Amino acid sequence: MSESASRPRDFIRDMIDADLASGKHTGVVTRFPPEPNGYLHIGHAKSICLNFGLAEQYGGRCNLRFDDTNPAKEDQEYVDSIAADVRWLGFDYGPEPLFASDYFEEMYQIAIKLIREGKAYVCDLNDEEIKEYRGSLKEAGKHSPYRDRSVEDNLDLFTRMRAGEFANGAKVLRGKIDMSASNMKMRDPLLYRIRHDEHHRTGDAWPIYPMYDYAHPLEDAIEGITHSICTLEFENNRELYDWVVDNAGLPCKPEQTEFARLGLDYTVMSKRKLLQLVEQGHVSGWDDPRMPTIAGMRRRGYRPEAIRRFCDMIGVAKNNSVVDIGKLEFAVRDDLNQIAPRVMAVLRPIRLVMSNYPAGKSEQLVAPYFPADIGKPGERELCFDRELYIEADDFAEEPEKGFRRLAPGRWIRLRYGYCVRCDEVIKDDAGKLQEIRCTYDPATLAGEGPAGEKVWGVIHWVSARHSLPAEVRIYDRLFKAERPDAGDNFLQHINEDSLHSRIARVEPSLASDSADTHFQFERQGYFVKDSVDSSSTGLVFNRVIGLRDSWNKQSTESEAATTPTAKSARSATRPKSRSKAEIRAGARERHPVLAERFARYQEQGLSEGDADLLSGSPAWGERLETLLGAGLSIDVAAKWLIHEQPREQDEPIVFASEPAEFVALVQAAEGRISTAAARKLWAQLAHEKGSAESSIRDQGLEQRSDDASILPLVSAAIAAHPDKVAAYRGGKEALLGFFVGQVVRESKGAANPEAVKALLAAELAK
RNA sequence: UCGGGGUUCGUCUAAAGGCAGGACAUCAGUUUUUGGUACUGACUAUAGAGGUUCGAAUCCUCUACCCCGAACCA
Repeated sequence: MSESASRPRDFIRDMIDADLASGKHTGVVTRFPPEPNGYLHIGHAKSICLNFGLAEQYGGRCNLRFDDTNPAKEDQEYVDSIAADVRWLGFDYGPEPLFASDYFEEMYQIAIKLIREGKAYVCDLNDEEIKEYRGSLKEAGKHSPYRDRSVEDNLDLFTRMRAGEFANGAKVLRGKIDMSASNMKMRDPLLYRIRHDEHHRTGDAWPIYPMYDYAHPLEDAIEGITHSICTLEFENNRELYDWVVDNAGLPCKPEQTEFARLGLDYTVMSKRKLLQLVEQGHVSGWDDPRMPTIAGMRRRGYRPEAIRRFCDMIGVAKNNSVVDIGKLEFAVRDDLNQIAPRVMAVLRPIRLVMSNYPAGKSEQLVAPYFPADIGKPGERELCFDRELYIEADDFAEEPEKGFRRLAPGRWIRLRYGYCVRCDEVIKDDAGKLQEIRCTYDPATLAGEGPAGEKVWGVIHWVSARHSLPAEVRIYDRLFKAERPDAGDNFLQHINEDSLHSRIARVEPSLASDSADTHFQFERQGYFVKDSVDSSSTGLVFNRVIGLRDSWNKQSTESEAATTPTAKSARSATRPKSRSKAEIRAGARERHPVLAERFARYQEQGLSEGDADLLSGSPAWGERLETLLGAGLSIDVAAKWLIHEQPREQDEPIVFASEPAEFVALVQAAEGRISTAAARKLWAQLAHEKGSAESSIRDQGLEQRSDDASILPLVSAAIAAHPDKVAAYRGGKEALLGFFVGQVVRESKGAANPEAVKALLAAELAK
């Protein structure tokens, strides 16, 4: 709890801090509740890092709980893969994960309790009828004809549902809440449905299964969850969540908080779309290295450290956001840079022969695994002999400007080896480059270049005779469009060219290194052996991610045109709901008293806007009249009311203190006390009975504006921040506000900010 | 009878009513036997309009735009 400085801050952690500080909670218990109906993806990783991270940070606990309440979709395969992925990411959920299905009996008993209390009923409407009775976004629903069944009948029917007497869909259990609620979730929600399905854990023990909105809050309450964190699309469900928690009769009262799910550009994230990619064969499986799944990223070679770092970098908030994929790539490179031994591999080999190097000779050169700036130990031997392979891209017969590699007549250094000069190129009949002939300089191994010659660059190489062939798979992004799911068919944006496989030549040491070593192929990128296809007889490497490349960049730019974010048909046709102004106008139409006020307030000098607000509902006008009656002028009363009066649901709360106190306060604000203090005091007096005069006295609000009493504070503030003083004098005038704030705070609000400002400006100018 | 959320550099994200900060990206430069790394610098933002205030990203009003909600899915 004390390492907060290095921890990411966000609104959820702020909330938990407040809950702990207020004593609302003494500890933190969270949960990650996947439904076992698909593989985990990077979006889940954000949630996992949040929930488990919170538990770690606050010394609490995070449960991995499978929300397995729909037997038709769920499967043990998914349970296993999800549990493995969470472990792999590095989080501890204890010896075994938890299952919602373990609470089925308890949930059933709570349903019986709800029925006994008249809060739930069995409904015989079929699905179309239920939908019809539910009404629409703009119209209230109507009561089910079965809503008023007796408790006895409900109990009997529900017991028989549980006993398996009824067919799928014949009956449901519904909460009896409010068919006219503006939140559709509250219109007598379904609690249980009949499903004669084999469940992956409970088998055929249950013919009825609880719905998410009923089951989830109970699962949380049963497990003693304090903070139930989910994504934004569940905001509408929160009211029902609270209803279930309040009526369950369980001691624990968890609360739901929503945050924005992760969006990543150039990828899709929904389970449905991912499943489609797998089933239609656009990828080789859930663990295809191009997939945004945890399994895919693992196989691709991303490490859990990188994924967690990425999750820390993106933060947690409520904005709908789409993160730049480059941020993930940065996290992956940054992680691998620290740990990947450097080796050499030639991806597109071209033969280089050193004419002056003896034919039978071979040297063992020693090369370190890490560059000096990484500073890690380790080295291996390299075979250097007459014939080598170098990268085809590292040679140009006619080099363009800025090309710092091999070309006819130029010297370059072979990494960890000698410098060579290109003397001639050998081509076949078709004019295709076959071989590069060079001269090597035996004096250049230690570090010196050839005497008097410019060395154009350093390139990597392998021995032609001693190097090994290896398949190398280069991945590009799966989609060409920045927002593949913006339109109606994400598949049209698939990048058909997202996988390149070729046979490379690698240094022999790679054959014997362990299967999960991440390498950097120098000047190329990071690579790891493919966990499925690589073997000692056939090496297969995946490119995890390329190195940053400021030379080749322009040629690898992907499709520039971003698909315009097609407005969903839904939101385009969605009618506007009434604004607050329209609601107020409507109120005036219905109530002549309000209309009369609207006219009168304007006659008395209020602006139309202020008059509108104060005549928009009865309560506003009543507060205003009260203040007027106590002797305030209408413009002053309106100003304070509109800006300072505390509200609940947009309605002003009832004055707790006598109207005369507000008048006294307003008078004091003429100069005796600061505006800021007056504003706080107004809220205070509105909330609880009090006296303006004694509050001013007790809280020491009396304002001081004489130079003599504020000069010491001003001088102290100036002395305490020499750097800011310098910046201010250097032209950063916004700092004046900073100093005013310092002085005012130091005086506990008593120093008159205007006087402070003037004095400060004078002192700072000296 | 519609309701619930949201809008700060290109992107993500910070700022008890008082310094608009950080990261990624981009562009320069330094170092470099990786066109890597590291380091330095530059760049660019409070959706719009009014108001309250000594002072507004933050409070009030209006407007605009985006997301979610009418599954016996979660």
